[in-house]
Amino acid sequence: MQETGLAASERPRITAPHRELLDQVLDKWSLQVLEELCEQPQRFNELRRAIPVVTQKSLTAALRRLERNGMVERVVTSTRPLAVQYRITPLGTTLQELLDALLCWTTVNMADVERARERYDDEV
Amino acid sequence: MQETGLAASERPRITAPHRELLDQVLDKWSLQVLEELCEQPQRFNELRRAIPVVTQKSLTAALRRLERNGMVERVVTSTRPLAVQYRITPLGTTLQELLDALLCWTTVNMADVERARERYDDEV
DNA sequence: CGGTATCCTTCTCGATACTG
DNA sequence: CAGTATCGAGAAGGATACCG
Repeated sequence: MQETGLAASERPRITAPHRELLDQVLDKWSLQVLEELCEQPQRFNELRRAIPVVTQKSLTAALRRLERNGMVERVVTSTRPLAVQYRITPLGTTLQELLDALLCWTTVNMADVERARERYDDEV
Repeated sequence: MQETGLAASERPRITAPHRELLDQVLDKWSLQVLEELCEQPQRFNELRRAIPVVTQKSLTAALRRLERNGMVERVVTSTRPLAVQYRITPLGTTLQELLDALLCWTTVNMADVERARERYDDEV
């Protein structure tokens, strides 16, 4: 079958790698971590206190994922007891704009969405 | 410790309702459904074929969520057998820009992310 | 065609306890 | 302080069968 490029002008599609990256970076805890670290670098327990109510396990997982994807940096100071600081990377700050766009969208459209929900829930 | 309101100029935070809305609308299948319906209205089984490889259950769930949140419209024609068409709403199209922004971000930064992953995976 | 209902497996996530 | 390890409950999601 010879496709003649009729779909050439279509918008790009979400492929598996894109999807996977978004999943790693837009999940519940990661977004809140990014928000916090955009404000200022912070230590593990500072983040824990700042994000209500994340468990150690979930926070660790989110930080590792973000670190692996190059969004945050983990800086260890080998004092006693040891200090670990997390800070956002340049790559991470590019996510901040996206975060703002997401937040902006929800803010602008929340009222419409809520009306739609009421309509939907009523007619059931 | 007396906070003097120094955080007054801070960026808005993701609250639970915002978070919830994003979850309902940015999940794996919903994004692909929105992509499809942005191109053209489609019927249930058309969507099913267009999105590899979604199960009936997952597709139904995604469509119901999107419908409830006002992103897609379900149009039933009572023929025999009955025909159901799904189409994107004006509210749904506002999501399209966001989708583009997400896709653009992943496209631009994918290479950096992959380098970061390799670096991380190597040093373990 | 366009679904629902049910079962069953997988994965997530919190709670808890322990460590360098 | 900054985690790791382990367990169990619950939710997500696929496979299958059936219905108007």
